Amino acid sequence: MATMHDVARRAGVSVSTVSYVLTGTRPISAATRDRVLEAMAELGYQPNAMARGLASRRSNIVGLLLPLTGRALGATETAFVTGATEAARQAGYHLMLCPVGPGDTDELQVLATQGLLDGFLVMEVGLTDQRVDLLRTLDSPFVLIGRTADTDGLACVDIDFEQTVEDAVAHLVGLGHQAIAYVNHSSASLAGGYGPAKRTELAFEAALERHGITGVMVPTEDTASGGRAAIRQAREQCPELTGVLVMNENAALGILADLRESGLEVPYDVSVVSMVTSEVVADLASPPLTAMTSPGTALGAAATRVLLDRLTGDAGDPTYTELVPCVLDVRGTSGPARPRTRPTKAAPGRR
Amino acid sequence: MATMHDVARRAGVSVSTVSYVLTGTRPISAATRDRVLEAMAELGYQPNAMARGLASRRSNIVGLLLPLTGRALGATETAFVTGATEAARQAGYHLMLCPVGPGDTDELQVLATQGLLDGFLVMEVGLTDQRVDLLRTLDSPFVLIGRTADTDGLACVDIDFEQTVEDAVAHLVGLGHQAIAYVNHSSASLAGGYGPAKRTELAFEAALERHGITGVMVPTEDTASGGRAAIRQAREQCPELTGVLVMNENAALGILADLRESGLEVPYDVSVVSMVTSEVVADLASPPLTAMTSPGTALGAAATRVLLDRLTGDAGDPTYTELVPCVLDVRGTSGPARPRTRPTKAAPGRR
DNA sequence: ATGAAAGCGCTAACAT
DNA sequence: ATGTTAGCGCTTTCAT
Repeated sequence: MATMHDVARRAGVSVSTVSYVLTGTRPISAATRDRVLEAMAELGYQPNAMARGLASRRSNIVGLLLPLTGRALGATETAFVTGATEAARQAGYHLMLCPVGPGDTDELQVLATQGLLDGFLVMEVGLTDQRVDLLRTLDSPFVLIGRTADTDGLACVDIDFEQTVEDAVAHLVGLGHQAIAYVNHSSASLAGGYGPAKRTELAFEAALERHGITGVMVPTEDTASGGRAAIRQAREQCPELTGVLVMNENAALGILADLRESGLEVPYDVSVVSMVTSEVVADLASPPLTAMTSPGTALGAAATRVLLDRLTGDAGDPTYTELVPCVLDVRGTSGPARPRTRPTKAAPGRR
Repeated sequence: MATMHDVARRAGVSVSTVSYVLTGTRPISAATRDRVLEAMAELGYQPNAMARGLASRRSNIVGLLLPLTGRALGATETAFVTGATEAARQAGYHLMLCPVGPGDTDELQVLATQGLLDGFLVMEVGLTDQRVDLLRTLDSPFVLIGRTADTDGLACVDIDFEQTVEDAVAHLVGLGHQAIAYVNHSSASLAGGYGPAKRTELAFEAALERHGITGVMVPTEDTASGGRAAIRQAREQCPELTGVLVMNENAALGILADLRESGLEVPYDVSVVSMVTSEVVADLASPPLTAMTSPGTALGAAATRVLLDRLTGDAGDPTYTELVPCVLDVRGTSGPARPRTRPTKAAPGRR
């Protein structure tokens, strides 16, 4: 590999001149620049990343922190990752995948102090997350994808759950639905204060009130069978329900299957809207799921932009939150509410 | 940040001694080693990755090459990535995500010559893949996840498609099925010589012959609606079929839906086995898919191990191929073949 | 507008 | 078993 020295010699200039045409940090006459560029081309010169990093103390690499052990990544998370990676690349950065969950402080300590990474993107953020505290005290630049309980002084990019729930409920109400179930994350998540679970719960209650309709919230596991259990429970608690909102796409498929097996037709008898859903999964269902499509790629890209902005100095507001709502994609599982026999008494619907 | 110098001074030794206790490249007396270690601990010393990389010409980072633009990663590919990442970390390596598809030679050229990466994992390998040629001429260490047409002198880790198809067919035959459809990738893939499509096609024919049964192969798009179209076509071409093998999980769900809507019950009327399928998607279906679970994580890990072995010098066979079959997970979509009225004439099954 | 030179923090000969 | 020292290839003052 040709080095900067080789280029300098060939162009008849000093190494520093070569360096400066590369970084653009100081004015160079057009003539010499051309000579240098030409020499580079002829030699097939490519700056050495390590040397550059050592001298400049910047690697142009950001780390993406996410728990990886065991658990498979969902489509939404995957979209995050690809979005972030693409955005980084377009800005001339690289992205390193770092299997570091909320509790893995030792791993993170090493990562953050070995000087390999310019900053961090933090995924799967818990309400209290040791990674956040650590990065803060080490003062490494970072931005959260998600939110902790207290976001003071933090840069966050997250899904706008409030808006998403409101939009979903509005969609159902607009179709005439007056009794809606919300199938949330598990009660364990809820008890653990998991942000999305908590936020959507509150938002759901607010939406019910705002629209003057009734509803129930049922927590459940994020699996197809969890969805089945949940919808049964919901229909028991609220027999007149005609609309259901589901937090999890896996659960959504379970719900669809269970309704079908109960002799209920979707969307004629019951409408189902799935939240934070990826397009692939939505299309897997029959009929395809009406869903609040999660802006995974956009979020990843946004987070990356925010991080890179901080790295480039123009720090801006330290407490900065960017919220992106999921967007409603009406597909086959939502439709007009069936006329109800009576506001008070439930429709048949065998179980 | 404390440097090696600080540690050396504090421990009363030379820098090289500190370096050697770190790398273990030469014997150090227990006494001095302890003093050095202690000094490190007291200072919270962490070696600087860039400096180390520059001096040693090894970054301990491997690049994972995969096309990323637009297309969402499937569950299987995602498992690859996480498997590779985990395996790398356990070996003290990092993994960089590099959005580099089969044609992106310019990007790769830069990546491979800037000296940031010790080696490459290449995903989504085409039958002819420019990345392979380039890496070869640059002689960067690399291993393929997948296979090119000519694997001579290459290290590959791939799914054992032949074995997988054979296992799947054997499962169906064991259940009494005598007429089987294989829903493959699209005809475009097939025409383009896409490895998995080609290999499974051949393997399917071989399996039919070996077991002395009949069958049809139908190419289709990797979507739910593609699956629907495919199963209709298959039943038309081969009305007596009772078993179907599907290459793609999305198509599998479409097939299930279409069969259901055609009044056919799975697995009583028709058994469905999905190949190269992830557990999440399998469980999304109702009933859950009997599937040949793709060994995504294992493959990623295996590929990483092979690459790291080459990096560590003990090169071994340059032409090395490791094939891992998918493993059969019997769930709810396969069962005994229904007794046939006649070997020649088809069963009713309205459409 | 350009050059000279001092590091960046480490590894790995080459010494002893 | 340990110390000395010359780089690794670049950035960035400090000169001119």
